[in-house]
Amino acid sequence: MEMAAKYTPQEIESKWYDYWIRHRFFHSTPDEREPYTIVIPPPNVTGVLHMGHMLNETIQDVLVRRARMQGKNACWVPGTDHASIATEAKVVAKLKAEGIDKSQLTREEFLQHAWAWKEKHGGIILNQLRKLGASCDWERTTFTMDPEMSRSVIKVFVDLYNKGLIYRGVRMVNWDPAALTALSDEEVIHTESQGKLYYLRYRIEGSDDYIVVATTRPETILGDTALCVNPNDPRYQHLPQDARVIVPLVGRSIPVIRDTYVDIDFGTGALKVTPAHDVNDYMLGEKYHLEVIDIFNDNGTLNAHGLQYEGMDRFAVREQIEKDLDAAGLLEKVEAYTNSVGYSERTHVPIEPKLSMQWFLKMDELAKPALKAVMDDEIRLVPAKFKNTYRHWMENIKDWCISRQLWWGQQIPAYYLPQGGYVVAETPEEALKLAREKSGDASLQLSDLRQDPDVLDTWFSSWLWPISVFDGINHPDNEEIQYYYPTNDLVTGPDILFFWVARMIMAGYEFRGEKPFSNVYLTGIVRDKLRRKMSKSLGNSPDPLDLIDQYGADGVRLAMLLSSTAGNDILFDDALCEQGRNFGNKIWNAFRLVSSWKVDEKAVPTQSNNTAVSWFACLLSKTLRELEADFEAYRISEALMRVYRLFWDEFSGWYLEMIKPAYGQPIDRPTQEVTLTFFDELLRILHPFMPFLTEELWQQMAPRQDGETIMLQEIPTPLVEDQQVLDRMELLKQVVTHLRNLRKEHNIPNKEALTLQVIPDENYHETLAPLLKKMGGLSQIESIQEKPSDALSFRVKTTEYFVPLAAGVINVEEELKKLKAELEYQEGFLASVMKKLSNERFVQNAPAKVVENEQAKRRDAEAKITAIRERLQQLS
RNA sequence: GGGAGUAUAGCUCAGCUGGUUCAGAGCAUCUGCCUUACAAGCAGAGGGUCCGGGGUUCGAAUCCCUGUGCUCCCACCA
Repeated sequence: MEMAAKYTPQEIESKWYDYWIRHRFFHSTPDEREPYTIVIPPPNVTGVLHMGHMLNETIQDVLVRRARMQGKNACWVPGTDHASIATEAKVVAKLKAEGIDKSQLTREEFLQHAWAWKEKHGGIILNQLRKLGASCDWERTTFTMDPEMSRSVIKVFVDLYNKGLIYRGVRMVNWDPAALTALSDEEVIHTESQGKLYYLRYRIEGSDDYIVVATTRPETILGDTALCVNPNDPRYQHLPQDARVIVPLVGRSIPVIRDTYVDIDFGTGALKVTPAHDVNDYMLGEKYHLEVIDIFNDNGTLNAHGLQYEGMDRFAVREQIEKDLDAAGLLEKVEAYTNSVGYSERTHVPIEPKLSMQWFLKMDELAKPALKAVMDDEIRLVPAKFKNTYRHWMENIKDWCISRQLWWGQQIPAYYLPQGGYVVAETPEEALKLAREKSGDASLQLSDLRQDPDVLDTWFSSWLWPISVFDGINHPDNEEIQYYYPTNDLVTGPDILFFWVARMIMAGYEFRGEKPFSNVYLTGIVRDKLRRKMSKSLGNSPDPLDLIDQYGADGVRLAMLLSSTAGNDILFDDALCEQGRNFGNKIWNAFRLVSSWKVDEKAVPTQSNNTAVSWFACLLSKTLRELEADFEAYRISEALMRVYRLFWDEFSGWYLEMIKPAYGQPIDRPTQEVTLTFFDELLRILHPFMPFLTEELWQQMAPRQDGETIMLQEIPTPLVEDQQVLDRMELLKQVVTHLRNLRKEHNIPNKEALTLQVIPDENYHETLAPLLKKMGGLSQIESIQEKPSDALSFRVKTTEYFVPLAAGVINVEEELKKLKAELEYQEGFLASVMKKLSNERFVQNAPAKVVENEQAKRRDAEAKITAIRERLQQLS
């Protein structure tokens, strides 16, 4: 069958993916082999694939496929995350568009809508992953709200509660007025923003004097319950101890309190205290038993405490109150001011500090083993620079607010008793039992109990992921968890190092007494080539599926891997996809060449073919060894580049040219066979990077049975390696390059065979002569002793080569010029070597090997200089 | 405000324990080629104050100090 000159990935990719699925090659069950496990960072169930996923999943697939080919029982568990806030927000928005308000629905009705949405949009992202070639065990696909998963979450909650690690309390939390829920500290993103600093006048009671207070949030004066100054501030010494001031516009009288918390140098040194709306003020309020006046509704509008502003949004009030204060003469001045404002990670609205009843998880004890594991490299972070960040966070960890005022998620298993108090249990039945015991009321019914309406933070389910996907919480001794846990590698972005990675580590030690994974590969962020983050609003994020259509999955995979070292951002450019596609085409055409040769069964390999074969065998071995080191260190893009160069430059550029028979001529059987072996090994090395093309060509190479696949072939291992063979070939390549140069400079066509003369020395190897003859387009190679006069010359290492040409072709002037330049360079080089060697301290202190090297350099340089000088003399 | 990282070719990055793998790779650029696998290609070439300044050392891209630029993380200064 004739192969097309251009490789078209679109024609084969889906075919092979279906083939792999049909034969269940991705499926894993425990057996006697060594396991290799990766759990996917579960994407949002309703999300769509973006470039960041492409990068992560490509890296995971490379690791998994390589492990599989190393004979390990590779298991890559896919799944999705219920992403409570994000998904609930989407469902609410969708319902709103349909004219349904969430508040009109019961919890059950709302959840029905949410599940319907999940059924419709969930899994799209997983299907997209298939296009990329991801070799996930789809039979294990898991969703964080699957019944068994939810059971695990509830079980863990009850367990932690019974251990006394979970508590309930009124705290100042980060309130998201759009999502109407509390957030954990990690879900708040602080951003510098331009604001104003307002100087407000608080009249001192019984006086006409004012105390001026600087604030960024004038609307919160409605909740002021004190004014605070530093007791050491000279400006306020004159005030009586029981001084009181009048809140502007509000008219409320509040006490002046004194606390060193106040920074004398900031603003006017006077601080208004609003315990309900600022974390620090809250602490002051506790300390001085101040009244707490909450002026906001949950959605950020003002409540009845907001007086005439009731019902208005907090930002509208800020504008209005500025005008009103000014009109009342209570606004001294307004300055521009830059401060840090917290925004919700999900809804992007400014966070409102708010007092509310929430559930918390104590973290300090959980953090200890998790910190130690990373510091001791029991869990390795790649790149290691993240260890610092990790340590800093773990050492300053705060309790985790785990409750969310949402419906989409696992409902907190706390049940309130009619007479007050609550019980925590895995099931309503158990809760009832506990409630009866607790209340001493045996007539209590399930309907008397009211379950806490809140759900758990999404991360409270995903922190169990490496355990729960193998059902290791519900059935801690089951075969799967015993076999697959701890998993091997985790690949994810550093942005969720704390959200997720750190918490999984804590959960691992808490619930399994063991780490959840051994290595964490942290990818960079995918940016555009101008270093801008890819985002929908900028429109600079290409649709991965379009790219796959255009360049093929293999091409896009290569694009993601080229120049993306761990932890470094990847600057994505379509040109990278082109490079990936071109490489596919290169492999395709190399295969076309190799498979087109006719074989002469009787022919014996030429010396030149033997030379080429033994050289490439060495080079392949050497590369394999280097690849092992690359993978060991997770230098994946480096590994790819190494294979890329091996295939393109060494195999296609040199080796195939070396053994390529003249047009229409056959090749000998042994050379053809070993070349196919090389090709086969190259395909296997390439397979983890470009699964589709390699499968296609591997299938074409030889007749294969249904059910055979390159996926399950072994990764080749390094065998022979002879540095001398490699070194000698490098010298030969240099000679060939010189010849090519010489042809180009003198316009000598490639077809015109040249004679090469050589003055042999220890750097010239007669055995390579036949190959040199072929590669240089030479008619003959003569060994000579005397330098010819009518020839061009060049030197490789210490050996001098000549190409005799007709007198007219050689431009003596040009030749002299080049020789002089070469001489100058060599003399400069020698001078630098001599400088070192004449330094006694260098000779004394440097290791013998280094000194020897310098002496060898000197000998080579001197030999070259002598040869050039002689040549110069001869020509002039 | 605290902490960390980073600076090498036009671009993106390697460069591990200081010394022949020390100045590299890929891409881009330039020059020739439609040479029978591949123009998505082949052959060849150019391109660097290893951020500035000091220091340690026989020897520094590499180690130390300092300045500058950039990036990230953490943090309740109104």
